[in-house]
Amino acid sequence: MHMEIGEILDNIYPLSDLSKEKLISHISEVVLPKRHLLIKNDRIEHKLYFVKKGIVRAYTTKDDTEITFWFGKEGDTVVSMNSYINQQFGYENIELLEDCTLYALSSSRLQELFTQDIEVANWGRKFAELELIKTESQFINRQLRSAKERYEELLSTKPDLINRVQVGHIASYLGITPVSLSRIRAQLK
Amino acid sequence: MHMEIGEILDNIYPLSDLSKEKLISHISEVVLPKRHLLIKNDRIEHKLYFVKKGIVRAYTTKDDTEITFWFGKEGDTVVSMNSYINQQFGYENIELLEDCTLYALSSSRLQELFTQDIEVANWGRKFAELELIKTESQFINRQLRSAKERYEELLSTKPDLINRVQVGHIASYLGITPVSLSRIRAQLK
DNA sequence: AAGAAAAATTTACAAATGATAAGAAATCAC
DNA sequence: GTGATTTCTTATCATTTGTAAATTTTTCTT
Repeated sequence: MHMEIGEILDNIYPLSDLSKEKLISHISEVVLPKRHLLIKNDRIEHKLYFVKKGIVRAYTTKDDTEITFWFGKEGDTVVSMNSYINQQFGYENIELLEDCTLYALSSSRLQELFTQDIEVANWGRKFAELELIKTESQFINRQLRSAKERYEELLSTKPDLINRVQVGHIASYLGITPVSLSRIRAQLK
Repeated sequence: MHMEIGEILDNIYPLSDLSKEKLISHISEVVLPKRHLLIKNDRIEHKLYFVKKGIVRAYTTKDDTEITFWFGKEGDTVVSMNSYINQQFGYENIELLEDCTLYALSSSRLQELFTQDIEVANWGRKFAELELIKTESQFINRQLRSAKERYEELLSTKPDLINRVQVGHIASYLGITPVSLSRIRAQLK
């Protein structure tokens, strides 16, 4: 299972053929292996990526522990938000959890298009809006539910994620330790 | 202390006089009292607001407790994100914590301008991007730090907030109970 | 200014989660 | 396929945070 770039772009905000072509002409395909560190938090990232095939995670480090706060799979957009938005170092590292095929787009090319093409500008708006809604509901969900409830919800809404990603990453995504998640999983048996 | 609408708009994304005028021509000023419920989660909100003067909070309810997840003060934009982005019921209630003066803008007028004026489209993009960065770092901060650290950080970065808002709201914003926050405050004396 | 109402604090106890360590299971590398 | 490495689970104990109730403090109303 994989996703074509045209479909990925349209799912964010439907574009005319012309504007879509403008975007796609600046996009190239890259294949990278599992464990590759695509984005590092100590440098400015000059590209955006779209996942054609595979799954990735974004994490920050606190002391020696890694905290995963986002997963991206087929159809998702992979960006270092602080690089993309503020042209500053990001807080996130992004690691490939499977061999991946990605579409890559130069951030500065995209910025140019924002000022030239109103459809692309609205595509960029919609992209940020959709990410915002997702982040905000994830944040509220965190506040509203216990770790156990959050895990059960993840089980029912994203069962594929649980299968493709190792438990430790799921745990930190849920905001708990792997030990704690093991307890929860044992309870549910 | 209060903020003029032109400055608020420019702080998000600098606009030409022409585009700024297009926006401002659709904006009107409203004065509303403390405790007024500006936005309710059981209806679609058709306006955006900008805070000229005052402070507000967004909250959701879990069983009988209210969970505050956002504060907005002078210069901030007040929107029901799910209404604004998806034209659906929001998850948030927004309550005025002081007598407020707000600038109101029709959401549908803004949507029209997005398709007509590329500057406004980019203004809308930047607005969503800035909110996204804020929400994302708030989310990561939650995962990274203990309640005590989060309170200390709030004390040093937003001391005015602590003074203007009652402790119970601060507690739920930090993701803890008022009792827990009292303990932390007692420790810091 | 006085009384009422709401909010904040304190205390005692319960529940959830974290830390550490040891063993079992799964995965990786050759 | 086998041994080595990593990940997951289980158990124990410590810490943090929650819940409930009583008390103090602050704010609101008249």
